[in-house]
Amino acid sequence: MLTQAIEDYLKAIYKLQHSDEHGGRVTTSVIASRMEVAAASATNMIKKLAELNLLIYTPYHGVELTASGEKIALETIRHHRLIELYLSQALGYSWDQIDAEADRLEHAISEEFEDRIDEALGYPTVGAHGEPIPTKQGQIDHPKYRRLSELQDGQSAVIRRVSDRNPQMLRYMENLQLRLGTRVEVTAKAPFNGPLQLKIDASREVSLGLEVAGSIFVEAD
Amino acid sequence: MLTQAIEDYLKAIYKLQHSDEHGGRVTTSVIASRMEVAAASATNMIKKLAELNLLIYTPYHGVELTASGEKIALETIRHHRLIELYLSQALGYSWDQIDAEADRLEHAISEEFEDRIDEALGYPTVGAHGEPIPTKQGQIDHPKYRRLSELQDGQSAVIRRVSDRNPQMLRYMENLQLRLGTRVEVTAKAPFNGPLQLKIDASREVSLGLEVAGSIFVEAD
DNA sequence: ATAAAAATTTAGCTATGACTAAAAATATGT
DNA sequence: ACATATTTTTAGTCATAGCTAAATTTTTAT
Repeated sequence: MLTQAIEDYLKAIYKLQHSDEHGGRVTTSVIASRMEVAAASATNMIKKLAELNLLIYTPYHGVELTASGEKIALETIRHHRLIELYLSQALGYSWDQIDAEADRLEHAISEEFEDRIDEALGYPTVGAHGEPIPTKQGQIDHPKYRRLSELQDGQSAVIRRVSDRNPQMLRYMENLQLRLGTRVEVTAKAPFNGPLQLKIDASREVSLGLEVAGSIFVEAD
Repeated sequence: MLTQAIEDYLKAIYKLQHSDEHGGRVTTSVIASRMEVAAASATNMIKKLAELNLLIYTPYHGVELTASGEKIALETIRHHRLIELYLSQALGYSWDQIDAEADRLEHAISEEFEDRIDEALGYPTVGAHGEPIPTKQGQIDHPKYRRLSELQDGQSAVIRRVSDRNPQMLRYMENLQLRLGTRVEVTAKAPFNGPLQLKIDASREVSLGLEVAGSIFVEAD
């Protein structure tokens, strides 16, 4: 059977493969760093996953998920995102709390549970932070949104996704009422990677650092 | 930290201590049988739990939970029963499905989750099968109900609790609409441990085997 | 009281998944 | 190109929690 650790690794590797940050090459150290384990531990697990035909392992050069590895990753991600959405919609959790809770629950729920919350949520296609939810059949599309930090002065856009990596940052965004669907307009950009001035919902103005702006993905007009 | 296995053993031992079936003496073999592990495995875990001061272990003679062992057991049981009730009330699960799901979820949820479903359920004191739900402070009372099988011919009573040990039996009870609060009357008792004749809700008549009747706890008039 | 049966513990093994330290391979800078 | 730095793998260890087989203790029956 699939252990929790296997699901966690496959999920992390899937996300790394589909992030633009590493040029598609998913190496041992990147995996180890994301999983917060020693590199040697990651090597061990990678060898086991290769043994199980869940990924292709080229020693010293990285890994690539096989079809069955990707299937499991997507099932795990689907669980995670459905649970996150349920926690926020049905139980009133805030943005910054749902990831940690879902990380534990995603391994504990049955297909029955998955189906029931899917139904209760009205068969959603987008998660609480705007991420696409894979279908039960493992289909997923990756809409390419721009980072708020890349917008030019004067551009207006709608928030479509936020990074869920940093709970503190999520709480900060929530405090600023930067939510999915919120309209934002860049009214000024400070030079030398300085903060940008943002008009939120055509009313409030805030100054936003580039790190936060880079964690917000928008659809520009 | 507390592993899932530790919580599971403590929960099982607590329940065994408070069941009338073993005369209060909770031995290795009883624990092993309940946990569905080999006796040697139970011995190992018992020694570890004793080491952690969660129970008092008299080799060859059995165990008794300490205050801290009981506290953990009751927290785990509280989680389990709140989750069971939530699954049946909020997500429409049937009686026979909730135990297995809760067995996994009870170890994965946070205090936050516990509090939120407790609130969503209106701070219930009784679980889905009629078991008392321990308070957050670890208080619990054990109302003594009689088994339906012990009722005399002609006696009437209300169902207050059912055993959750056997999912198939739970499904059978549910089919017969034997629910918490349902009024039943014993209209006949066959001799030689034969079945009893039952009038449900003052309308339908069914014949019920002693094994099932012994798994239903009632409050007689 | 004691022999046989049953229950329990001990000893030793397995798998999972982490770790550190050392060795090996790859990448980088001049 | 080659020495050095970095990355990765190997080797060996640990904790958890299960297992079987053998030894020991307790219980039961005569």
